[in-house]
Amino acid sequence: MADSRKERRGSYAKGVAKREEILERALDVIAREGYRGASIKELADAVGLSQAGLLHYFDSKEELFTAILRKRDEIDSAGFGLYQPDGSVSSGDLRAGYLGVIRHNADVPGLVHLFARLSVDASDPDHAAHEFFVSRGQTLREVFAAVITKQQAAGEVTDRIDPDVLARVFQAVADGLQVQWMLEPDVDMAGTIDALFAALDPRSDADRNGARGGEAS
Amino acid sequence: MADSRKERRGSYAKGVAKREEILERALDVIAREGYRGASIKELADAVGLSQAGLLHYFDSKEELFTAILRKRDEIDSAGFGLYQPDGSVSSGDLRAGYLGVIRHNADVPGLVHLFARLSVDASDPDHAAHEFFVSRGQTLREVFAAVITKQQAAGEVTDRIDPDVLARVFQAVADGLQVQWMLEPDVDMAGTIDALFAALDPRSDADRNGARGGEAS
DNA sequence: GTCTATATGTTGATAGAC
DNA sequence: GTCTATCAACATATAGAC
Repeated sequence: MADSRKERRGSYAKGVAKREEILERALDVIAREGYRGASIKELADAVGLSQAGLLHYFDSKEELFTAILRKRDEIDSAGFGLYQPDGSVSSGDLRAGYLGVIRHNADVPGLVHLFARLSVDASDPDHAAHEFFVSRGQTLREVFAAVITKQQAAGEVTDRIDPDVLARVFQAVADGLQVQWMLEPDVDMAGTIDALFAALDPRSDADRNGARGGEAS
Repeated sequence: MADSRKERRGSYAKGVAKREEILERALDVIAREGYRGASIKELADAVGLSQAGLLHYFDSKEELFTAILRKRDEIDSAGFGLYQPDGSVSSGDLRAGYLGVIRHNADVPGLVHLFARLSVDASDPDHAAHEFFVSRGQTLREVFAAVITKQQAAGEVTDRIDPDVLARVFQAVADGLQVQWMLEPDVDMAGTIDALFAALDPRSDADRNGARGGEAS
């Protein structure tokens, strides 16, 4: 959470503001133009800075790309109402919000690619993004598990599985579907997840409706 | 499936044999000692060849690592009875076999890492492993969907979801759990998947038993 | 068939001018 | 604060000796 800032005094505020501006611009560029290789130079060109100019704001390449993903989460959280540690997400909003994020992902292939790539690299405990991914996953699952627990009590989700485990499953499905989607863009990520939600809903035993997702290939 | 062979005559068989030997050795080394960066040189050292010597058997780095994963699948298929295109997998064997593979993965972290990394890189249609991953996924899902269809008819799996979609879900869960596991080795991949199997089993409504998986953090 | 040597390229990061 | 110039480190791939 705590950003690593180098400047101590003077143009402190300006530096932070510019940093944020860079992140937003980078986010936009990566989302639209995609992400391949992700060298600092490539990104620097895209945001209109030299490579050294860009590295003035970030200590290293890893830190830079981690900051970009952090920023992405920040924006998505605000837009879809997820990830809050206080668990202030209502049951109905979770499913809708989660599906909203997934659906949105299909519009930002470059970010999906960056996320997937970095999450693999970050398995190294020394990687700058390691902590980010670990704690991001924990928070995400906590929010999910809390809502699932409530939904199970209300009979909206099968209680045949532990909430923590199911939360982990949903995280895994989302991540795994992204890989499938990157390989075959016809894959319907949101539809597939929605179908899983439906399959785990004990109601709708008689009337079956949303049981179908996409079936590319 | 068709290997790209360079040599036409002469020591043809010998070359292929050596190639296989290299792959097996590489598989073993990566599985045990892990995989970081995965340069050709690193692998060459591990298998007791110079970098150039290793590249004598493979056209490029991408092709080499693709061949390694192909070999891994080959061995796993034989050992656990999966991936056969003819769908000769019995219902009971699928769940057991799949869990067997997942459980085995926890013993070969380097291979899991290589697989995850390459599957992301292979999203580029020009990547040498692109075709491999696409067709691997298709075959895997076909086998799964066929078995699920039978199980649904037998009332062993909920019919509240389309078999093709559920097959995709299982693939996604497995891939996604691998990422979680690489980040946090305490994650119980097999246990989580088994819990999902159980949650989707309409039987065991009264007696609930295997509904719990691992809950690391 | 395997090696050494090398061509060629790219990367992340730093030094220093402005 | 941003640039140009430069660095060392490493990668893949190839040429050619043995």
